[in-house]
Amino acid sequence: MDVPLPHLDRPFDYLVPEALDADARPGVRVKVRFAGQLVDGWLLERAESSEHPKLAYLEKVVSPVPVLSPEVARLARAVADRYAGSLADVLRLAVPPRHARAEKAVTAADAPPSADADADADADARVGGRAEVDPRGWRDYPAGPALLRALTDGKPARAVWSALPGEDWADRYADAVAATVAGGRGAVVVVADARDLDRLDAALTAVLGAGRHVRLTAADGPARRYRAFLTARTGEVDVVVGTRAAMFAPVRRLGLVAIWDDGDDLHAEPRAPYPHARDVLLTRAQLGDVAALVGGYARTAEAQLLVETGWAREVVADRAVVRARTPAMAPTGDDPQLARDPGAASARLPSLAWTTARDALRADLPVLVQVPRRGYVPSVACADCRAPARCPHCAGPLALPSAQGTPACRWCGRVAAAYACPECGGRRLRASVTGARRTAEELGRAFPGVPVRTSGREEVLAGVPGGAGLVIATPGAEPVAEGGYGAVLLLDSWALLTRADLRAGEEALRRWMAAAALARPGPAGGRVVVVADGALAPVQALLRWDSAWFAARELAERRELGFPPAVRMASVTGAAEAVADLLAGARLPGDAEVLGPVPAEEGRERMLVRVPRSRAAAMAEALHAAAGQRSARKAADPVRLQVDPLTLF
DNA sequence: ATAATAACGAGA
DNA sequence: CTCGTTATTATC
Repeated sequence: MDVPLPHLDRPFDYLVPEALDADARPGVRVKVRFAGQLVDGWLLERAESSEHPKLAYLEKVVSPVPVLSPEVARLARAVADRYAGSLADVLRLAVPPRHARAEKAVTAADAPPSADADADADADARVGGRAEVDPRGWRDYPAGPALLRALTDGKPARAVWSALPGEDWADRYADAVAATVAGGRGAVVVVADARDLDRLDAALTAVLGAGRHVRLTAADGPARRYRAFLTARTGEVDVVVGTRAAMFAPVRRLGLVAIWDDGDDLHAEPRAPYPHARDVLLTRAQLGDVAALVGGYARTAEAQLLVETGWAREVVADRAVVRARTPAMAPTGDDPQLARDPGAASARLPSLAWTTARDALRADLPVLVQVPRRGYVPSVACADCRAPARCPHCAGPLALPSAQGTPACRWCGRVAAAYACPECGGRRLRASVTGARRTAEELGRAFPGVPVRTSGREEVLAGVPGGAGLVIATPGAEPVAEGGYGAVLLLDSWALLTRADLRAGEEALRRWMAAAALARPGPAGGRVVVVADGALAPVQALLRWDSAWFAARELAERRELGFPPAVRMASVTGAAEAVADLLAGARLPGDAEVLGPVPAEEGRERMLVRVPRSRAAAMAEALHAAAGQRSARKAADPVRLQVDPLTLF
């Protein structure tokens, strides 16, 4: 039943009228009369009889295409249970909205809809044979070739992969998919954004040829998305790659689920029940004897937990190989005043960063500069007393939109033309955070004659040519350089490290490694300068290219503090009375701790519930049931339940 | 939303 | 004790 009310989160029985008998197959969308009105629903299964005394008739079969596969139905139920959500909410994420024209096009193309799907699969497997996939791309990782073999043999191998710097991860994922396909099975691969998807798409086309896989992403629009979905559902292709919309993709004879860069917060679905792509895929692997590949340059605490519990094996390179591939790394203090080079001072660059960039440019190599903030001057302060400049109306942060601009509030947009500091009365402002645009402008002046490109939210560059040039990018938008960057500068690291977030260190390391991975190896002249204190653990991990060490440390710390993923947490957000009401009605496991309240949006309260991982299912069940009680008695003010919320405080 | 069902209280 | 009215609860 496509209603989001948690107390109606269960199947209901209906009679199938004679006229609908042929179309009413499991997996089709239906319309039924429920509580007097017509509602959408899913036909989950056909049965001979029902316990229920008086049944209504199915009103309509929306489309005879069984869009919900049995595997995805089971997965959706498991995901709903894990996240204390309703099946209907998960199905809304799992099955894209129907697009009639796209449906017509796809079902007309292959005449027999799906009954022959499994027979086809066997035929494919035979045609494809058991040709070994060339494991050479994985030879730098001692466990790599065995992983590919296991995939071809259809074994449910589970791997946590730490990619070497300079690694073409998309090619390696294409190898893994090809190995799976060679064994006659299908694959689902999820990446964080469109740029990663383009890269993987191209790599797969190169390895599998055109037409063996399909891309599934919400960004492609409803028609293309539904079309891609149907292509997979009908078994026309059995490899699906996409952004998190693809995590539920129906794939025939699924043999591998894979996720790249699982620390990227784009993998967290923002709609209820807020499932994370990594967890959905791992659940899928668990339910179906399917292999799993979790990879990234940096390792998350969650991936580390998979390794430490023995659920997955780590696939890493030997230290000697890591050393040979890693660019020369150096930390440097944030000391623009000490720079003797006038160019460095004008560009606010520590002298080491400046000379490193200069040397690379002289060697006719490109230089990547990672700046954590976009915009021109995203934050300004009083020039006299250094107090942050705040909007007189709403107390939001003031920013300079451009070189000539007057300061304006980033929250309410009001222009603060005649700003006077409330602390000291000063009227002059200075930059307290410098954005990517201004950094680009300054570096352009410091290195005259060198082309400067920017890559950020407005325009993301996929790649840049190999010659001398400056590339200013915000994290996640770093273009790949032909032949690799001669130098990578990681600026303003404090902006990443001082975030009051459980994952600040992990996130900083992830972003640095993603940028540093684009540099040439040390022996080929690649250098990385990180403007940060070299004693900090995330900086140490970067310098040694050892995110496994950092992830283990991070996980140990979270065990100590009782934070995820060492424990399971849920947050309950809403009006204070509503939150209290829900928690009062929840029959939580005995060892559950209720913490809070912690800060939430205006007028709302947020409480956290913490349980050992062994009690995770019981906690989710209890919270879902409590939400059901509330919705059954029509409690007005809504409460938001989130299991494993991305941010805790 | 709406119908059934349970709970309740007044009048016989 | 029964009938009519009102809260409660399930909704095939």
